[in-house]
Amino acid sequence: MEKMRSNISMAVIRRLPKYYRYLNDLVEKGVTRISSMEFGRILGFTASQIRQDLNCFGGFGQQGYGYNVEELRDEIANILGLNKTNNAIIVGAGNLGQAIANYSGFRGSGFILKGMFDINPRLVGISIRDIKIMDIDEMSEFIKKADINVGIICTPKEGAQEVADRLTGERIKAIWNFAPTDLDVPEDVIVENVHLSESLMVLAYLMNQRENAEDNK
Amino acid sequence: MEKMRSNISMAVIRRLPKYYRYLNDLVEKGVTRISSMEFGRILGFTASQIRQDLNCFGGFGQQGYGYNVEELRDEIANILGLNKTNNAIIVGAGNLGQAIANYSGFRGSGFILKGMFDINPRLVGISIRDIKIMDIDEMSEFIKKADINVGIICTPKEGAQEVADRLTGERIKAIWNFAPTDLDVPEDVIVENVHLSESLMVLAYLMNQRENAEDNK
DNA sequence: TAGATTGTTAATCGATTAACAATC
DNA sequence: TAGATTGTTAATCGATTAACAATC
Repeated sequence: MEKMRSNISMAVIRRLPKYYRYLNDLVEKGVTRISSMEFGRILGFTASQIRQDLNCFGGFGQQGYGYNVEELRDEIANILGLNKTNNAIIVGAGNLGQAIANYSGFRGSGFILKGMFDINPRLVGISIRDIKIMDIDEMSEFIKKADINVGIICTPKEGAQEVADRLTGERIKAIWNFAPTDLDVPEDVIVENVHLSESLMVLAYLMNQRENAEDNK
Repeated sequence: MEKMRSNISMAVIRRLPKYYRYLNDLVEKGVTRISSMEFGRILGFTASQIRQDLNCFGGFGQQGYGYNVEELRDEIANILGLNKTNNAIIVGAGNLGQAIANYSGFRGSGFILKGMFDINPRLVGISIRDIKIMDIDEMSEFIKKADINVGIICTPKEGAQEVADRLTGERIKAIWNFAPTDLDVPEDVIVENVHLSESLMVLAYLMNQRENAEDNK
């Protein structure tokens, strides 16, 4: 990486995975070079935005040519840290936890699922994709033993903060939170929320708006 | 609703569910009134932002008093359209589809799951929470018969666009998309994406950044 | 070399924050 | 009435877009 500004805005960061996804598609299609203008057309972004975004991390293009698709893809993978591996556990092995355990997207992001935990004795002992569900009381020891640095919380909202406390107590670095609540964690712990209910409410809002707009026609 | 601007920014809209969630918590705790300053402290927003946001939809507060918690909660529920019901189907009844089918958050958002569809004959016939999984060829007829207006796509990315085409062909109003791809739909169809892989990559990025920052200490 | 397209600076636009008069 | 706090306008900040010199 040629240069590396430290304060990249989250707006830019949240666009990176989309760049990565589309670059992968282009590589698969055999496209070798692309201009910011053409890439913008595909993504629905302005060419300006793409050039600004990429230049937060370095000059990956070449004047008069554009960007080498495969090279840019690999650069972004590197920026996203997809080449680094992170060991993860899922806490809460209900329906959602099990679905996440089966989630094939782990592969491509460098995350490796090492264990699952639950308080429900009926789930403890079951295996999902060769990952055994353990009792939550074994969690602290397991985190140390298996060098876990990511916790994925798939519990109901009631248990989520306590789980987060236990995870951060074991010096876990990041939490991927599916519980419908905001977690209170030490400032050096990263939390990425997936709030399904909020996404669904936004959908409800947009549908409701659309309907109201039609009524006023 | 006293007034109703038509062009509310998505930034505001995506904060509404969070307001709603915290107001619900406050109602449960028995808090009857709250000032924008105190509410901001709880949410981590500025008081200014809260007042600006709420005033997009109307003057729900009272000078010298603040906001009535329960009243404001109900107003926001109304703005979000949570009182309206929407009939939904899930397309793709694998692990994620089944987890979503079991998702309890439907209740509170006015969405009612009416059916599930898959192409896998081994899944067709199975019931999840009293919802039978049907063959995808029965989908079009079912949408008409059961008055479905929301499709939830839980297929792999390969099948997603074709499913979207079929759904929009049946005049569905909105799609909640879990497939890791962007859908091409008519402009009057609402799409709300839940891109798990993008969320996970952002987490990877933040962990990677944190690590690099520590190395430079 | 001429044409194309980047990297980067400047201009614009939109969102957030601050300030304060209105008013409960 | 005096104090509190809103609703709303103005100021600031940040993100996006436009423009263009640099350069492949």
